[in-house]
Amino acid sequence: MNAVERSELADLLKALGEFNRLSLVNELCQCDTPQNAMCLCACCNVDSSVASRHLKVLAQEGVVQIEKKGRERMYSLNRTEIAQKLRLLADRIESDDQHKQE
Amino acid sequence: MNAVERSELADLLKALGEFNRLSLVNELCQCDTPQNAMCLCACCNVDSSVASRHLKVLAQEGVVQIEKKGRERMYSLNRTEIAQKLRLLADRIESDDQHKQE
DNA sequence: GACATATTTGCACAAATAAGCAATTATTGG
DNA sequence: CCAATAATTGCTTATTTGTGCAAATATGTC
Repeated sequence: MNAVERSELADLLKALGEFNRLSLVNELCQCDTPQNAMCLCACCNVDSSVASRHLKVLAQEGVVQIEKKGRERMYSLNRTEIAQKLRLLADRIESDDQHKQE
Repeated sequence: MNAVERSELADLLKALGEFNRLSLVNELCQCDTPQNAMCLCACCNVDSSVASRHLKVLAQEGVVQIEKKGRERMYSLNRTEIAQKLRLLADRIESDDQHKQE
């Protein structure tokens, strides 16, 4: 893993590694339809501006997808993409392939 | 995922979500034997005190294991444990099981 | 015991981060 | 056009975080 990859991965993990943001992700996990920010800020008990900023961070890291719908923004998880990145890291951490010995 | 689980998972992801800490983890990934802090601080080009603190964070989150050996502390990854937690999150994010519909 | 090496801790500082409120923008519907 | 709703942005504040230096601690070696 080179420095750029590490930096990008660290950014993703940092985005997920904040309680309220992870709560938003968890909420979206349980929804099969996109949710608007109002709904999401309810699940965290935070001001809408706070939810807005957290969702922006999640969007920047590709965790969520935004779909404009009237005056609302509908958010949904990029499930497969994020799951894949997490699994890739898990594989890297677990595998002994890199030092081929034993 | 309840609040406690979310909080703990967020702490783990936060521990991994910092460039130098992820670099330490990456370094340990490639080692099949435990490494001391000197070796690890070299890979990040940071002061030993900085490496010490980062390793402490990683240890607190169960990412690394410490083994005292003389005046050194030998660090190694808790590979399977961390990989498992990451995969669990990946599964949660990806799976539609939670809303059983479709 | 004196000295070298490995690690941790205290301290200070700068930068990043999360939060809430108020104001602003965008869009819908009467 | 006006009012209501959704979301974002500017601002401020408090807290956390990462960093490096210097000092302290721990341990092995001569």
